[in-house]
Amino acid sequence: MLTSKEKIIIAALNQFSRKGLFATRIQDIATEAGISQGLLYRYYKSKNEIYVDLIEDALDKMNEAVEGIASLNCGGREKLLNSIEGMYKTIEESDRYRQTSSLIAQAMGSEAIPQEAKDALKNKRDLPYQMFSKIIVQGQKEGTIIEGDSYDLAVLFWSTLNGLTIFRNTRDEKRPLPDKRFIANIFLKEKI
Amino acid sequence: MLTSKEKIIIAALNQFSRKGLFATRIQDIATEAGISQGLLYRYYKSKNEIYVDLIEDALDKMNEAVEGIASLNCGGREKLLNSIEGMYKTIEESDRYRQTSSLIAQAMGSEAIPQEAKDALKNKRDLPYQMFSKIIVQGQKEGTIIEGDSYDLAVLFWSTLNGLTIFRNTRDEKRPLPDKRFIANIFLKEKI
DNA sequence: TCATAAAATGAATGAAGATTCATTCACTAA
DNA sequence: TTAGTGAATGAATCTTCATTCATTTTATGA
Repeated sequence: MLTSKEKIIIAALNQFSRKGLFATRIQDIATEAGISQGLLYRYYKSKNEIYVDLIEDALDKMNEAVEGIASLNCGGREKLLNSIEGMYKTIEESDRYRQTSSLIAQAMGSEAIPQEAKDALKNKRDLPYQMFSKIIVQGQKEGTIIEGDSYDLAVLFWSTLNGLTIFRNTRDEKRPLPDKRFIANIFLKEKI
Repeated sequence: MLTSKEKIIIAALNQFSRKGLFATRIQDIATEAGISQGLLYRYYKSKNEIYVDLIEDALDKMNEAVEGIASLNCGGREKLLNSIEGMYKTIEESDRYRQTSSLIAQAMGSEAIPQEAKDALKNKRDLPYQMFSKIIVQGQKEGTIIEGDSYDLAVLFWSTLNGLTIFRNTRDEKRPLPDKRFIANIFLKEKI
């Protein structure tokens, strides 16, 4: 049995991910959570506070996932392939990631979100680029990944995955994503 | 000298692109346009109506741009290279495109926008995929573009550009985008 | 110049929705 | 059984807008 606070978090993540901070009503969250409006205020000072909590959490989850991949004890090439594999599975199968990534995408595109949410974004959004940049440098040293500015390549890598995530998130018909090898071959010296 | 209606459109596009439909106040638009709140209602029935107009317009503009490229009288390879070239210039230099693409991205990510805006999105968002799919088929026939499902490749192409657009739009420091050749080489048989 | 219409203003209205709080409910332990 | 405590409710309050409209200003043309 979920606690009231857990119910609130689950419902709020779903509502915010679908409608954003400003179109989501406290009543929407309460109704989905199956509790009264008033109870929500025992656990959170305001709607904004729930939102900021969720944003911070979403960014942390995303960064943990990326760090998990990068800290594998293997070659840069394998880390890259593993990242693509893992991200594809996540994008295609995880409803939680759909919510998380929609939440972050919406937040990044709005200047009206609370300052705390902006701060969290500013502090945490760049970690994936840094991690993938390191992986690419490793692969370049090992001769398995193409030459080029590693941060540029990381930007291309993560932006491509984000672009595909958004494509996937915004369609009802769940067409499979393009073959992963297309993405791998952007970066690998020896194509697969 | 701009007409009042033009001032409203310019101000609304800017406000909506930065804050979205629900966090933008009529007063914000009026103030930026340098007119009174009341005047706005001489030209539009409601805030939603302005928004829907802008969304339809943004989608049309984007589709016209894509069609312009695809109807060039040249090979598929050249069309593809030309598209990348054109999109890069647009992404990096056009403030109008920043607004337009932010507006569309926000709209795509929200279930709370007006039904008319949803309809416009549903009807118009797929044209780029179709156009690029055709270009890819042409290039495949000509032997200049790699094999593979053309729609899949179009999804990858347009998603990648969208991902880079969002990256660019959400940073203040305007780092140049990754070398265009990385993107071209995803699709070209003979690499550049 | 003056009459008329169009453009523009901004205060008033009303609705929606966030937050508060007095009250009730459910459980625990003495 | 009952006093005490935290959980939960939902009606009432208070604020923030979108929208309206009576009034004023500006432009037009006879």
